Amino acid sequence: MPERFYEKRHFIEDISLYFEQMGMPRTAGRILGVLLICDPPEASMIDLCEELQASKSSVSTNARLLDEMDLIERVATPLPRQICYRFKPGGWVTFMRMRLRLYGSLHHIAERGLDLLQDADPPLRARLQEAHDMFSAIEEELPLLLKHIQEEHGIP
Amino acid sequence: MPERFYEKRHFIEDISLYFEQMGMPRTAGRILGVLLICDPPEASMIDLCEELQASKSSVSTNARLLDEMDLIERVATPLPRQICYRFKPGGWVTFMRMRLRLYGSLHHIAERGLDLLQDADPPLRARLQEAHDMFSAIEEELPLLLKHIQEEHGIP
DNA sequence: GCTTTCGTTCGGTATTGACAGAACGTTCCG
DNA sequence: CGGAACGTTCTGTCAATACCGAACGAAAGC
Repeated sequence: MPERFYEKRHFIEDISLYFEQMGMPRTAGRILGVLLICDPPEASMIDLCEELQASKSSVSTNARLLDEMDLIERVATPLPRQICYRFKPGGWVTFMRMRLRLYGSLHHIAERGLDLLQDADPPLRARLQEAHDMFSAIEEELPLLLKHIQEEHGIP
Repeated sequence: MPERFYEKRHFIEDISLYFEQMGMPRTAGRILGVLLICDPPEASMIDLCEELQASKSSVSTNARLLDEMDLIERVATPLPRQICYRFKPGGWVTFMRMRLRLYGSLHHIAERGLDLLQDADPPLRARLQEAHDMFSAIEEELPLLLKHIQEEHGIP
């Protein structure tokens, strides 16, 4: 049993809970948790199954989910017939971009709401105008912020 | 039946779906949707029950949730024994601040992960260093952005 | 070429949580 | 005071979904 075993499990569980808050399955969060602290940085599906005490099917499904989200990626492995995953460099930027698109959609919804209230008094429209201004500002500024961070740290 | 009936229902459903993505109950999102486009801008619980065809209990519970999140607020009403809600000015800023706290928590989790890898090589730490840098930057910059937007639009 | 070992997909199961109905407490009116 | 209207809370029910086991398909070694 590796040292710091319990601490690592706590970390994995923290990541899992966080991504559960973000609407993802627990197991997906746990896989990501492992791939964030494992040494070496890549892990096979069998490794993940053992580490998480989860079934093949669950690991397979959730790993594919993370792969499609571009948070992890498959890497070459000398082992035959085995698939290895690792955390994908730049994954956090990708993650934030995804969240960003969600906020952007609220921007559009607000616009549609303003259309519905186009004949109404400005005070009535203020509720949605506030949303529109806020989320278009975020939609505009946050990509710049992300790009800035990205360049500052040499993330691909 | 009021004009633009279907359009309003679509708007309400869009808001509902959006906040479902954010991890909130459907009914809470629908209440918020109504309070974003209703005229007058306040609605009693009975109004909401009728508009949404939902039970008193559901409306009561979810309105309280939105109230605790500071997205809506109770307002005075001439009607006896009735409670009126309206969208709370500045609610969107509050909303974004809440989301921000969530990202902040990831920043702290990343720090704990780095502690676990303190003896590891820098390449191994890069995964978490990227998260740490990204989310502390966001945690630092986004409040400024929010404050900027807030002042620019005179939101309380 | 047969067996073995992985990964994927499908169907069933258990758990979670959102909603409605019922009972309760409160406030206002007759 | 008694009754009615409104909001809250509690409990049961239903639906959604995350997980597992099993069957299937593919690829490598004997």
